[in-house]
Amino acid sequence: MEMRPIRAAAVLDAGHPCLDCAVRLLAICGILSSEELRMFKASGATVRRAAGEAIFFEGDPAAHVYNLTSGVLRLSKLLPDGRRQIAGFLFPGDFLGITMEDEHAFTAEAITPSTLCQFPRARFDGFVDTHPHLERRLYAIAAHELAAARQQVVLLGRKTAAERVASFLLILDARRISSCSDEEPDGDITLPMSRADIADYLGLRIETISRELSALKASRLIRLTTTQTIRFVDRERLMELAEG
Amino acid sequence: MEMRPIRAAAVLDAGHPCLDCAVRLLAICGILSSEELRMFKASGATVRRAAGEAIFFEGDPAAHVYNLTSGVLRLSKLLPDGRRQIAGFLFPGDFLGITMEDEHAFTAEAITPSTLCQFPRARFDGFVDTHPHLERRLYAIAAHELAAARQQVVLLGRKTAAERVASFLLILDARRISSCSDEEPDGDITLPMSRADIADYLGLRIETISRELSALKASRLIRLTTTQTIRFVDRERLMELAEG
DNA sequence: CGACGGATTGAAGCACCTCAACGGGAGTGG
DNA sequence: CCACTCCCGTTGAGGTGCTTCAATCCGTCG
Repeated sequence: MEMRPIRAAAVLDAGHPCLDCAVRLLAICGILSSEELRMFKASGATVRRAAGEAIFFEGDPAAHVYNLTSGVLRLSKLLPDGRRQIAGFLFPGDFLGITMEDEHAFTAEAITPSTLCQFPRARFDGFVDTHPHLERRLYAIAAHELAAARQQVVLLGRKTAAERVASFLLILDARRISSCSDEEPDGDITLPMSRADIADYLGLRIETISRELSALKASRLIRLTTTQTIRFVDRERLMELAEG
Repeated sequence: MEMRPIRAAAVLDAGHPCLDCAVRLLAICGILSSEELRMFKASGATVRRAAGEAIFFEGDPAAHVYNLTSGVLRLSKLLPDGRRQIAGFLFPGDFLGITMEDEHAFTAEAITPSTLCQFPRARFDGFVDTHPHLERRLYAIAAHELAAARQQVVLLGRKTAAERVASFLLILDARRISSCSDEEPDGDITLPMSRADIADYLGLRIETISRELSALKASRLIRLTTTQTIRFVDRERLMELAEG
């Protein structure tokens, strides 16, 4: 969440699909020269998932790493009795598969139809070994995700329902800007996920999300264009609310 | 939290204080040869803090990185109205200072009298640049902390008070084993932090911590030797409770 | 011994949850 | 093209888990 894009200068070249990749400069590949990119791509594959389909489940062996090129994913975990917590959403350009364990701790599922670049973990690690600047980039990504996870810890541990929803909208808005979506001309933000997903991300129930959104609307902080589209009316007050 | 120690073979040598460091094999230095260690140490300093003193505050420029050699720290954040959330506890061997930002996002304070190795960030980064295996180690540390933070997200988002307290005791116990404390002969675990710290870590109130500990004691899952010392009576059931 | 701060226990309150009914947009079939 | 249905979202009423407020206990230190 909220990870700022890390842009990197890269020598552009023609004749290779990765060079035209819309998210290349955001993604981990952005740091590679076109020569390196060619070698990198050689070990990768493209996978597609329809909305609702999983990329992997918690407990699955962590055999691959991925880079999301289009679509939105959720990272979730189930408790034995069915309670679900979403640890984060992934947007185009995001890297998927940071772990030191043999098994994935979270399930990754597509919220919208999605496309990913898939790399076998072993081969990816080997490539990283021979390209130290990739290692550094990976560290930077992990550090950003850690900061985002800790921010979510503060949200879940100490914020009220209203504060959580306000924070969520602002986080989503920050991601929208960095995720280079060329739609939404004048400041409308799209919620690609359902109320259930938002609830499981914020540690609340669906009904509470609905009520808090209605309350924000009633106090003229936001407007609900459609159920999935929101416009900020008073961003200042929204930020005040979000910080407690 | 809960980060497993990453042990690394290292050539031991005499005549350098770092080589005798009790936490060396746990810490980031464990990966260095004695030759590298000498260069590394040259840029570091030793700092001590009494219980309650801060190493840095949120918002301070992130000028240094640290390695904790003795004591226990807490990482916390305050909301404007005084609500506090603790994002994690640090034990001997832990690395402190993972961030890509210019400012610290959390306050670091000593819970017990503590000793740290301090390195200027710029010089540390330079040293890492010339030692790729250190970069890899840093990535591993960040990945472990990310896993721990996400586990805390699940705890805060979806677990009940009883489940949170049970989880906390098990996490603390896992850390005790890895943090090479030679005390506690027969399975007693020490709580170095106050009830207030536990509460702010688990997103609960002091009174709730107290009540849940009493309840665990009443159901014969634990025994409270002293306020700060706990013994597991039925670890199996405690683990079942912790997972929901 | 007396005082102080942290911990425990009790009683009442509130934020969010649970249960339930209703509404509306999208897809389907007549 | 409309009626039907299904699913998701919204709204309302009542319940509950944790909090809040308050009193007491207890270990430590002067």
